Amino acid sequence: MLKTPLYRLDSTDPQARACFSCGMRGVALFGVLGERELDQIHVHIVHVQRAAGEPLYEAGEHGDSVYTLRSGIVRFERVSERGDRRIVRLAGCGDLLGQEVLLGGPYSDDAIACTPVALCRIPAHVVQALGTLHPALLRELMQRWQRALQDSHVWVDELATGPARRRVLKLLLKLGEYAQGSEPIWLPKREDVGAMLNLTIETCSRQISQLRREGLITTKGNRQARVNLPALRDALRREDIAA
Amino acid sequence: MLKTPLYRLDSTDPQARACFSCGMRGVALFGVLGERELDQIHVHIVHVQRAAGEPLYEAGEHGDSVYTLRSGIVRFERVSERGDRRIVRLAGCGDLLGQEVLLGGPYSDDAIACTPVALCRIPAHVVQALGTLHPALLRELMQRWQRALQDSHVWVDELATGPARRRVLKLLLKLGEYAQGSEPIWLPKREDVGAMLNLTIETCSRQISQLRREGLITTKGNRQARVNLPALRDALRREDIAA
DNA sequence: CGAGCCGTTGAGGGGATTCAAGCTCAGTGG
DNA sequence: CCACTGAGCTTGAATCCCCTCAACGGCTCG
Repeated sequence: MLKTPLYRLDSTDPQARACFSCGMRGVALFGVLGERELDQIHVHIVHVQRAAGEPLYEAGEHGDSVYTLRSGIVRFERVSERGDRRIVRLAGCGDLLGQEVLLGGPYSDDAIACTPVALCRIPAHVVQALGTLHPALLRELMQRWQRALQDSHVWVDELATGPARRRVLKLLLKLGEYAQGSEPIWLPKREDVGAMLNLTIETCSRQISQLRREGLITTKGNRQARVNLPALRDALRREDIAA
Repeated sequence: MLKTPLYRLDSTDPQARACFSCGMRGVALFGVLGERELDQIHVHIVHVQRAAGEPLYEAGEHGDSVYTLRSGIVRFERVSERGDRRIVRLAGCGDLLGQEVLLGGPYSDDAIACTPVALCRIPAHVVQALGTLHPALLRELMQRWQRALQDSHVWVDELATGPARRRVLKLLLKLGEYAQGSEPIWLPKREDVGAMLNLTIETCSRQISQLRREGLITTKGNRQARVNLPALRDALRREDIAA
């Protein structure tokens, strides 16, 4: 991954300075571009924030912007034909949201903030224009599509199948990846855990309570948990050999 | 979708003529290109066939080619961490197989012929070279990635969740899409139905037998079935309102 | 013909759902 | 200060659906 700064240090434009202070420069979509192109971008970029639970956009909505996630967690939801809500993926730091609108269509999922989030909103036409000039950007976009496809498979093959206990263990481990350092991890409400793992809220509650009794996790309120990662991995391994 | 012929009619090259007779010209990857570029491609393309059950490539294998599926059905498999086989998607006529190798990585799934299949094998470097010259091709590629992502969601949200009866009904309807005209549809063996729907062989067998008793389908041997599509859709609707 | 693969069917058990009842906790207003 | 309220979480009991284990039948092929 390139370490090129997203925006020039000597700029006097306020948004440019804000962008420069952004920690995402290396990992974000525009990490592949040079300085010259970047100078022309920042004027189009708007910094956006959302509180936990607030929507970013909705499925079917005509989209004219993509988003780079700077901090927090965003979930992608969709409603199945049967009418039940499913969370199909999570986005974390550095992820690109809503890239499907670059092809001219609408957003394909609801995007909702799970925690307080900070994002950069980038007009689609900016990305499209840059893409025709810089094939490297298109390649980066394709990489991100491929990654989304991989994530999607992992999400359903590893999280939404198998015994309930295993699903919850895998989810907790995955949520650990989204947390920075040794901070307590974000714990979704049971209804959302159910929507991720395809379980009822009662089953989720039972499993989480069980893990708490076993001392593998300790909860701080309803939205935070401290996890014993090695123990969780151990428990997961025992699950898999038992089956 | 453009109707430009993939290859020129007046060519004397045998492969070019074979390619010209290809029914995929309009829907295939290169449908977006003009005639001039196409003249330079066909020399690199090899026509490939596989019998039912034969692998096309395997996950992890270093890939140097993508494939356009001309006829038949191909399945993508992967082995989960628990060691069980899952069929994550089907490819039909006109689909592009293995496009992930265009990014330099290995194939991400096993690709196996479900029926006798005919394909065009295209070296990755050809697509990559053309991509730098013709942004339209890159856009087409991104479209296909997005479509794969959509399909992937549908596959798991609609096929691998819910009651067993519903899953089988949805699968039969989907298999109907891959069949041409009113021909009998291809019926996978029970083990593969199980790998698609995340059910056991026995459960699949019971459900299919039940549908047969209800007269919604009639089987011809073990690999073919004739389906009553309206009745199936009706049965599916009844499932959904009951729940 | 026997071996092996595949599909079917039955009986029994287990794990998730369903239904239902409390519980905790924050917010509100008397 | 405290009762009231509602949302979210927990727990229990009964049910149901799918899995597991097992036996058997049809078919192909050596």
